[in-house]
Amino acid sequence: MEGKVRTRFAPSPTGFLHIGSLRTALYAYALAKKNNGDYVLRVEDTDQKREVKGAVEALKETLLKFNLKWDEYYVQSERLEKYKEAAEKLVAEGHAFYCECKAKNAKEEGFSAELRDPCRDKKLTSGAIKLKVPEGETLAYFDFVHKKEISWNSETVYDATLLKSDGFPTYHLAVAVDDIDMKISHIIRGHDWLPSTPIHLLVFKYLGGPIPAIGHPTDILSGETGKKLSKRRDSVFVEQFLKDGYLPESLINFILLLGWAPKDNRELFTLEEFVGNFDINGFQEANPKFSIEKLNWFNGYYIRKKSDDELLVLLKPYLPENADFEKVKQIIPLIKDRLIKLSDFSTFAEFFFDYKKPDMKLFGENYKKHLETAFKIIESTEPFDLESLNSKLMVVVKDNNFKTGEFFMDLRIAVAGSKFTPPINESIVILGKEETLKRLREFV
RNA sequence: GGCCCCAUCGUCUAACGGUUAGGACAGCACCCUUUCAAGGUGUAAAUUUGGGUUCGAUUCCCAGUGGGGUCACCA
Repeated sequence: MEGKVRTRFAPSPTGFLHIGSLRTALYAYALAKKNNGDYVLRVEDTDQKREVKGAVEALKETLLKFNLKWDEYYVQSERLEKYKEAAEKLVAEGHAFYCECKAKNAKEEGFSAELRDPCRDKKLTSGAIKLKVPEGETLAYFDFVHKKEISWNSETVYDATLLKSDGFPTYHLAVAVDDIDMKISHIIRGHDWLPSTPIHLLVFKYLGGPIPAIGHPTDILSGETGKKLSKRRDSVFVEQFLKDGYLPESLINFILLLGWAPKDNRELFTLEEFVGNFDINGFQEANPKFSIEKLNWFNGYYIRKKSDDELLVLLKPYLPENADFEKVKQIIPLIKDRLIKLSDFSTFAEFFFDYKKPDMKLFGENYKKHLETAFKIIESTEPFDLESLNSKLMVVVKDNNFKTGEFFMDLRIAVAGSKFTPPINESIVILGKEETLKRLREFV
């Protein structure tokens, strides 16, 4: 009874990849790969009006950044004949009918679908094709996310459109035709699809195809509003997170845990480890809230795990224009532990490239003495390396009875312009004697 | 409103009907430390309510309450 596991990710090319879609793709990928099966990418471009040019390429590109490589690839608009054929077959067999009513749209004021379409018994021979929902049937399936049977009385299911008058199928038809044709074994799709499942159950049945196992992972809720993530209010686009300096491995690790957990409650996963540990029984049934805190932690964690050389490459888009790579290379070890996002580079390292004179109020009361002393020492330090700078500065702090913390804080503020910086002596060595003295001269 | 789904710390979650209800993030405290981090140690923090079933319910059943989704010739 168990054939090959084949899953699919079926986005519609209406824009950039949504973070929730990434999660769905991840689950579909893991389910297939865990079972040595196939993962199919299917572009559902059956609504010409909503299609965005370039979206398909962008989607593929984003998916590949996460290493979610598909084994097969299909585009629905290239398969129109199949849908038409299927719809006509349903009409011929009495499971669907033509309808010539004016196309309706939910956005029209006060509109709500009629359960039983007035055209269903008119025996028309052209127009759109709609599903003839039977009376008195129980439509049920076992949901592998919820781990239980979910059912509807057919009286509550409306005569959904299957083939639009423009000859394109609706999702309801295309999904069944394709899943049968492509031998999909498991459907994993967003929870928002659950209410239309009875329609699909009927279409699958009438088409004579095997009904795949079906699972609806939870919706991801906004941490702010508690509602489903929305493009308007929340940041939802994967590319935006990437641009903001989140690493693909953090995004994946964070998102896979929103709605799924292993028995041992392990939390750190690479894509390969996730695939290896994937268990179809690990889905969570309650809607999780998206909270950026944990994502931030994952991102800091994965940044710290990068080698300095890897970070140099990753940081490129976030460096100042005049940045010299040799200098950045030296800076990286100093700020690595401090980065939450790659884009934080500037907040910690900007002073290396661009000096802003600090607010005088930041200094302690003895700053003048501190800075004069520091100036002399730095000027006379030779060779200008960390070791000699450390020891000479400490000697002078002792000799003058300065408070160590206060001395270095004033030095820090003068040189870096802030109270919060990477280790200051290390920074001074990278900055160089000349530049450091130039900055100190402002205060002595 | 109809239909459907759901309910453990603030958040993500673990717990064959028997645990001092565990972990992680965030919080707090301490340690480390010339700042901020990172790291270490510790701490506070949860089973929605009411009924059953059971020797025993976070766990099973029913109801309430609460939250979410969906009701297009969009996907």
